Amino acid sequence: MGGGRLPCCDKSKVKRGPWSPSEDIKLVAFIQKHGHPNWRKLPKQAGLLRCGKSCRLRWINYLRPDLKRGNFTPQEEHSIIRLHATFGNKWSKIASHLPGRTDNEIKNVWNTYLKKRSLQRLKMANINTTDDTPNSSSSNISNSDQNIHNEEPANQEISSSHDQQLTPVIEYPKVIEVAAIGPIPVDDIIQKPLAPSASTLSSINSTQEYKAGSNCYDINPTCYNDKIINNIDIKFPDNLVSYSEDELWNMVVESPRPPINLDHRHHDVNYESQKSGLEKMEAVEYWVRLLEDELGLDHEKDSIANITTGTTSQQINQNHYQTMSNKMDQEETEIWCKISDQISPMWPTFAHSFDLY
DNA sequence: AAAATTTTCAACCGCAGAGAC
DNA sequence: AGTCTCTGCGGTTGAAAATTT
Repeated sequence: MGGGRLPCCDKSKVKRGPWSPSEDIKLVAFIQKHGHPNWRKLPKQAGLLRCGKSCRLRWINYLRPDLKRGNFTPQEEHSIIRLHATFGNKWSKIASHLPGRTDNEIKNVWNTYLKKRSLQRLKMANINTTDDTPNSSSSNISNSDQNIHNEEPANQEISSSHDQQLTPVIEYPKVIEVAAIGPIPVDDIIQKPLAPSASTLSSINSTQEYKAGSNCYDINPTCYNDKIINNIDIKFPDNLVSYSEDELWNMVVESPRPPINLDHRHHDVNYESQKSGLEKMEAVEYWVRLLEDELGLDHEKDSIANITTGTTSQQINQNHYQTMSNKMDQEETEIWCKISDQISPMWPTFAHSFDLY
């Protein structure tokens, strides 16, 4: 092909940089309704001034409903270190073993601090074994890699079963209620030890999963924190493209329902808030808070909460949120201490990575 | 308190492979 | 078989946030 590679889009005519909430909503709404049979055509069809690649990336790395959010757990970090030793920089391969995590996210975590930690650990292991093995450091690394490789399937099972045994069972609501935009029926929530890979789920095939005639996109099944959540249906108005930024934002703000992407902590706090019988008004604020977190709009917390509820109960809710958050941190730490105690003897090379928490 | 430095991570870029024609 | 288009992947960038000086 002469003349070099054709650009994927006219860069002078597309918007670049961070995505706005309204762009996110437009993209999610479009994909729910039509799927994404063709990324290149999608921006125009969805009314977005974005490159198709940019849309795809935004969906896969941020907007997919099956994404886990928040910090990586010690177990996940453990897995990344082991998987990286096995696969190298095959981020999508590694991501396929970590449900709800994206290759980009894993790559970032690795490059920011797991790489350093892994190297430190290998160094320590090298120092500790110098007396036993007169080999060079490279041979030590190879040995540990070999161990990791051999242990791979066994460890996978061990960690999964421990996870099942030690993670508190959370009763998720059958239907995630609330919403101005529409209901979110959660038809089925099934525990599954090894969920489908994130990368697999990222490639939603529209012909398979777009429910013809149902006017909504069926993400099925959606894996979430070792749970499978089927049939999350969110209905947006048909003429979404014609809505202004403010209208779209108000549409969401006025809706007292959980955001599209819920991490396990959000689920748990939401559940707790129901259990403790928080008043609906507080629930509204709670939902707004979650959505703000989701869209990174912390700075608007006060104004939006007040607009939405017209009250000052935000402080109460803030305290509740903080309490629940602390509770979850504490519970999570306890769980991982238990797991650490049981797993450490099996992974001598990396056993002490839990110490860093 | 301000400036400098480091860290984080969302987004971009270009290449390679698969599949359609 | 060759060409072209599209998607997915891994490396890289750079703005924002966090930390240090």
